[in-house]
This record gives sequence, C-alpha cells and structure tokens, in this order.
Amino acid sequence: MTTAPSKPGSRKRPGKSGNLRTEQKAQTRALILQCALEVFAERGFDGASVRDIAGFAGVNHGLIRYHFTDKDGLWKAAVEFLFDRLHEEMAAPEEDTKLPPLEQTKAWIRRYVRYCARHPEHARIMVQESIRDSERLRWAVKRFIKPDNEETRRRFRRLVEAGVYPDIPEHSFNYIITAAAQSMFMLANEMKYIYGIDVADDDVVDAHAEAIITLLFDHRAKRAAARRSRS
Amino acid sequence: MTTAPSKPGSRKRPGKSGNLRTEQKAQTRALILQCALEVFAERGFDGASVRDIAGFAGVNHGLIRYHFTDKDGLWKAAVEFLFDRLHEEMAAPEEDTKLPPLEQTKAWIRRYVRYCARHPEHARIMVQESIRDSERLRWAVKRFIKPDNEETRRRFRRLVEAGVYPDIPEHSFNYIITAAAQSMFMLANEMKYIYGIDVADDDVVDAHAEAIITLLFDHRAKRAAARRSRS
DNA sequence: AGTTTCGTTATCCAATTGAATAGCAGCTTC
DNA sequence: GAAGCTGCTATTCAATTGGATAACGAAACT
Repeated sequence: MTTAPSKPGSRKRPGKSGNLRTEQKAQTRALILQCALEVFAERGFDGASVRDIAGFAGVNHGLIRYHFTDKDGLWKAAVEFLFDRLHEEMAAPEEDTKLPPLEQTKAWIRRYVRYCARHPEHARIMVQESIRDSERLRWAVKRFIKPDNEETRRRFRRLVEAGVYPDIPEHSFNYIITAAAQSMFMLANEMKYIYGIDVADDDVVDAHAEAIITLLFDHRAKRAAARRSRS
Repeated sequence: MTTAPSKPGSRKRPGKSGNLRTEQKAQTRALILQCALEVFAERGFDGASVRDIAGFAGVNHGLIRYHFTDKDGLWKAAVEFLFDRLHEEMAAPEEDTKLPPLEQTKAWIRRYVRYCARHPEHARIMVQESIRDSERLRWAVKRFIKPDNEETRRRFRRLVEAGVYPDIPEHSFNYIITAAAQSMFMLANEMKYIYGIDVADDDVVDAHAEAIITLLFDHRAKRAAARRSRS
C-alpha cells in the first residue's frame, strides 16, 4: 500500500449546479472506489477487509454497505470503474487507423504497456481473481474480459491474414502479449527486490514496450539488433 | 480447489527401515505441505486459513502449529518444497549441454512451459505474494527467485554475445519470457471461461511452448510462417 | 419555520481466524 | 511390561471480519 489517494476536492463545497447532497455522495462514492481498488489489488478479495478500505478512505465502514450493498457489490463497482477507465485510456487516436496493421499493433502495444505501468492495480486485481474461481470472475469475464479479448483476437487475425505474423493459436498469442506487457508492473515489488529497478521510471516503461516490440513484432529490427551485437 | 491430493500410502504401515513414528510424521508433514500448496495457491496467504488447510488434509488444525510453528512457517516450508521440486524437474538433461545456445534455450523453454502446466500452483503462489509486499516475498526473493533469475540472465547474455539475440534490457527479457510461459496456466480458470479450452490438454501445452519459441526465439521460422500464411 | 429525507456514524452480532494450552493414546525404549 | 516420549486432538481465547440496525444531523422540500 502506498499513500492514500488524494481526496478529490475539499469535499464540502457544492458544485455550481445540482444539489450539494448528491454531489458529495458521488464524491464519497468515488473516493471509496479509489481506495477499494488499491486495497483489493494489494490483498485480493478475501484478504481485503471492508473496514480497511473504509479506514483508508477515512469513512465509517457502514457507509460501504450503504453505497455498494455488500463487499461483492463494492468489488464489482471497482472493477467496472477499472475497465471503463481502461477503455477510455486505451482508445486509439484517430491517425492510428491509417497505419498498416503491424504499425497499428505496435502503437497499441506502446499504449498498453504505458497503461499497465500507470495502473498496475488492474492486472493485480484481475489476476488474483482469475487464480481463484469465483462468480465474480465469471461476471468480469462475461462483461469485460471476453469482449476485450475478442478485439485482440481480431487484431491478431488481421496480422496473420496480412501475412505479417505467424499463425500461432489465438489464445497463446493473447496470453503471451498481455502477460509480457503486464507482468513487470504487476510484480513491481519483486522486480524492485531482484533488480533494484523502480518501474515508475518512464524510461524503464518505454524501454519495456520497445523490448516487447523488438521481440514480438519487429522481425527485421530483431535480426539487425542481433547482427549488431555480433560485430 | 480440485480434489484432495491422494494421501501418500496407507499412512499406517511402517516402512521397512526406521521407526514408525518418524516415518509417519514425515508423511503427515508432506501431506499437509501438499494441501497447503493448493490452498495458498488458490486463496493467497491471507485468504487461506490454517483450518481449511488442515481440514483439506484431514488433520486437526493444531497439528500445523506442531509441524510448522505458525502460518508463516507453513508458507515458507511450502515454498521451499515448491522450489526444490522446480529445480529437480527443470534440470537440463546431459545431452542438452552439447547444443548451441539458442537450441539450449528452446529446450529450456519447452521444459519450463511443461513445468508451468504441471504445477500452476507455483506461479499462483508466487505472483500473489509478489503483488503484496511482505517479509515472505523478500525471503523468497533472496533465497530462491534471485538466484534462479541470475541463471536466466546468464543464459540471456550468452545468447546476446553469440549474436543470436537482440540486446534488450535483462529484466524485460526475464519478465517477458517467464510471464509468457506461466500466465496461461496460472489463469487457467479465466482461459476456460474465455476460450473454453482446458489447459490440462498436452497438445495445448506443447502448442503453447512452440508458439513462444516461434514468436521469441525462432526468427527464421516466424518469417517463414508469416510468408506461408501470406500465400 | 417545520418536517422530511438521506448521507453518515456508532454499535452490535455471529462467524471465522491464528494462536495457545492441556490432554490423550500408542509407539518406543529400557 | 512399565515409563515416558511424541505425534496428534480437543478446547479455549482474543482479535478480526462481514453484515445488520439504530441513531444522528444537516441539507432539502413545503
């Protein structure tokens, strides 16, 4: 656990429009969600207590019941927030659509690696939940993960059909790419202890993205690099 | 959680040598360890209760205290068992040492992917522990993970120096390879729900190993495969 | 201004948890 | 075969947990 997320705003001043109550309610809700994300990510669903989350957010734990019904509801709301944010932040910029498929994919990798570095909670929460086999996992798969994966599959098929990529099993492609991008940031603690490297460093992040691209998407660059280091 | 691990032997018959007590003690200890591995893997350290583990092993929960002092001791004993087994099962066969570096590495990947498929608990336990930042993680890093990583680093450096591999950051190489091999089996539940594929299938395992080799180690094969699907 | 609404806190409850202690039964040893 | 060691069970304890209920107090509505 790092530090408590910055409480959004002074939490007391009413916005220009709408009534004060509803606005403050939304702020509190968002604050709890933010804290829930961090605590769930660090300790998993069972390991995280609603009391810890509430305490972290500086509110009474009964309030969580009021806003989210129960712990399960809180988790789902947090994951919903997580994926909404993912979709926002991963949206491809207009100009990308004009690039050839392989270049589009490289740009997508760069975006995704940066996302993973910015929000390691995402992989942390979802991996812990996938390790267990819960109703929550099935809910998340159906609602978010599977649809997202369909898109990755289409991207992969496009590459294969364009003749710029080997035709490995789709699921292998999916897990290799995603894991390669996520793991270093998901396991930041381990990395810190093994290599003494802080993954918050932008250079480390960008270098990792380029490493993935070199290994997985840039045959020519890879051969050239190998040739270079040979001489 | 699948089914309880087969209790080793009838647990009552004394072995030919040694006294019955010590032998049975060792058997019980091993049984508890086995169960602890499964439960820790599925629920993480905090989520797993010593009572569940004991119940799963069919022994009184006080017995865990007797054998392992406390929950922390049980976890460490389980992880020790895990890495000892890893080292046994991952030892390279004699003839591998005669292969060129790149071929050695491919053989190593095949062995490692099969290991990950056979023992998904390994990645499950260690990933959950790395996500949190505990004294246990530091213990495991110092004792097992870092030494193992040193070896992977040397393997990588040898490839680079032989001019058959691009010189990306060592830590990136490490996390890309390891994660690519582990993730599919670690997240078997997710995979089941997304793709309906059972990772217990040997063909799926071997195909995954070949996919990794194609993408990450076999430049020529990759280009050929891409060319093939283009025509 | 008086009343109602509702976001929030304070308490309480039963269940579970890690740990500690005491006791038991049957190998082992002499 | 008696004594005692020891692997194991039974029970107890305090702390924590998710959840439920009641009370409060300030905003919102009339």
